[in-house]
Formats: sequence, C-alpha cells, structure tokens
Amino acid sequence: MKSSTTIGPAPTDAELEILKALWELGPSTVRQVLEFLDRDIGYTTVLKLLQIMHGKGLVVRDESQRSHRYAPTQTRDAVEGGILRDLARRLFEGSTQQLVQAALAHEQVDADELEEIEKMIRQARRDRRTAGKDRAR
Amino acid sequence: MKSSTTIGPAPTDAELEILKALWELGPSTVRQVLEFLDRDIGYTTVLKLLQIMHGKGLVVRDESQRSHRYAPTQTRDAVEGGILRDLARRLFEGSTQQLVQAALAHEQVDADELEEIEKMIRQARRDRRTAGKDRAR
DNA sequence: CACCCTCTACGAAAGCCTTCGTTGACAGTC
DNA sequence: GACTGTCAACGAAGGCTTTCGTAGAGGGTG
Repeated sequence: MKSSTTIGPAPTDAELEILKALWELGPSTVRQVLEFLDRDIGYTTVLKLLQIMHGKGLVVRDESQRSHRYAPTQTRDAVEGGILRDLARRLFEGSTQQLVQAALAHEQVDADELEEIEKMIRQARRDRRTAGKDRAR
Repeated sequence: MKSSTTIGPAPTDAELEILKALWELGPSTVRQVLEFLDRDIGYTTVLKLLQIMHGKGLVVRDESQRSHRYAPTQTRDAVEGGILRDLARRLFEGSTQQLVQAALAHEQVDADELEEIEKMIRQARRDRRTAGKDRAR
C-alpha cells in the first residue's frame, strides 16, 4: 500500500524547499509559504517559484480567492521515492541495496537508529510474505 | 578506517559519469574516458569537462605526456558519502536513518538484499562496540 | 473618490552546466 | 620539408535555476 510512482522531473533545490513547506502547511498562499521559510528570500521569488512549479505540474492552485492557494500534486513519500530512485540509478546502477549499504557505511547511525532500521526490514519481509502480489515494476 | 570527508562541492551529473569512468579505468587520457562512455558525446566535451573538474580539484592530471592523464582525487566511497550526506541534509534534516527507511520503503529490495543489509547492520553494530572512540562528526 | 496595501504577472539578470566548433601546437609519415 | 591526424585550450551558445524589480489590477479606508 505504498506504491507512489513519481510524475515528471525531480524538483530542484528551491522547489523542494517549497514543497516541504506545503507538505507541512497544507494548501497555502504565497505569503504563508514565505513566512514558513526562514530563509532570507523575497516575496516575488516564492511567487515565481510557485508559478514555475505550477507550470511543471508540481503544484495545483486554487484561484477562487484573490490570494491563490497552492497545494502539492505529489505526496512527500512519492517525491522522496523519485529522488532516491534517481540517485540509485545515477550512482549505483539502480541498486537500492547498494544505496542503503553506502548510507549505512558512511554516516553515523546510532544504536537506536540501527534498531529502527532492523524493525523496518523485518516489517518489509513480513509485507513481502503476505502480499506476494504487486510484483509490478 | 572508513572516514572519508568529502572536499569541495558535489560533482554534477556529467562529472559523475566521468568519475565513474576514472574509478573503473584508473588514470586515463581523454580518449580513454571517451571510449569508456558509451554515450554519444564529443571528444572536446569530455576534454572540457575534465578541464573544469581539474579546476575544481576533482581530478589531478599528469602532463608529462602529450596526452594528459587524469585521475580522481577522491575515492568512490568518499564521493558517495558526500552525495548521500548532502541528500540526507536536503531531504531529511540530516537523518541517515530516515534516508535508509525511505529507500527501503519505496524500492523493491528482494529477500537476499534484505539479508545483506541485515548483515551490514550487525557488522556496523559490532564495529560500534569495539571502537567506541571516533565519535566525531 | 483618492490613497495605500497586497496580490499576480512578466521580464530579465546572473550564474552554472553541458555541449561543441575552432584554433593552434605537436608529432609521425612519405 | 609538407601533409595528416591527434591533442589541449578557448570561447561561446543554449538551457535551466534562482533571484528580483517593476508594472498593473483589486480592494479596503478615510
């Protein structure tokens, strides 16, 4: 129950910042996004980014009010998945396993976090067993 | 034993392709890199990229022959680490754990691969126990 | 109504990335 | 010594990202 196929190109850095704001805030006006970002950035910059993102289909907008409200078209999970898939492809010939291994090898992950990850693996294995179905890809 | 602190900015896409060639081939001339890449790309493009990378310190070059030989300045591990650290920072507030979890959640990782990852975790935990030292970051 | 604030839209600048064409140097061949 | 092919260097074009400045419309207040 976690499919999520990414549509379109990966968001740029600035776009990702905006998306993070929208995921946190829900549908928002330019000003709300601007205030959420603590970066030193102009109003029209955020507006322009949202317009571009709208053009790319990364957000939809509700124009029924004078201040338009923007909302992401993809869930955070879907975007994360797309970015990670892309990175695995670029760096590890598409192997998620290698990506995970590299992440674990290089970064400090403390004992609790290792525990969490092990739990996830057990869960994944359990999912795999029960749902032998969606073998798409 | 596996420290690897990345120097300088992350390589761009095209630069990464070149680095992958150099890691595979060892120190190489422009032509050797060009032939390794199966992409349809011009000689001068590869040359230019290597010159830029040289300017950025991503590669060193030996000019003792007429055909210069280029070699990476960073190991593959170091570059992978830098890229992953950067992604964790951009997407997960720096949490490698979240990065790993997202990777496991979204991508199909088969049973053998899960096994491998669990082994890595056990290994990581063992390392942690023996060397309680380098708590740097 | 005149004023002011906020909003959208547009354009453009500056920077970076990728690509290649052109030029001039170099070296081996006939 | 002239010709041919390879090489490094340079510049520049085209595209994309990020950032604003400016202009014009909309709407509320005195």
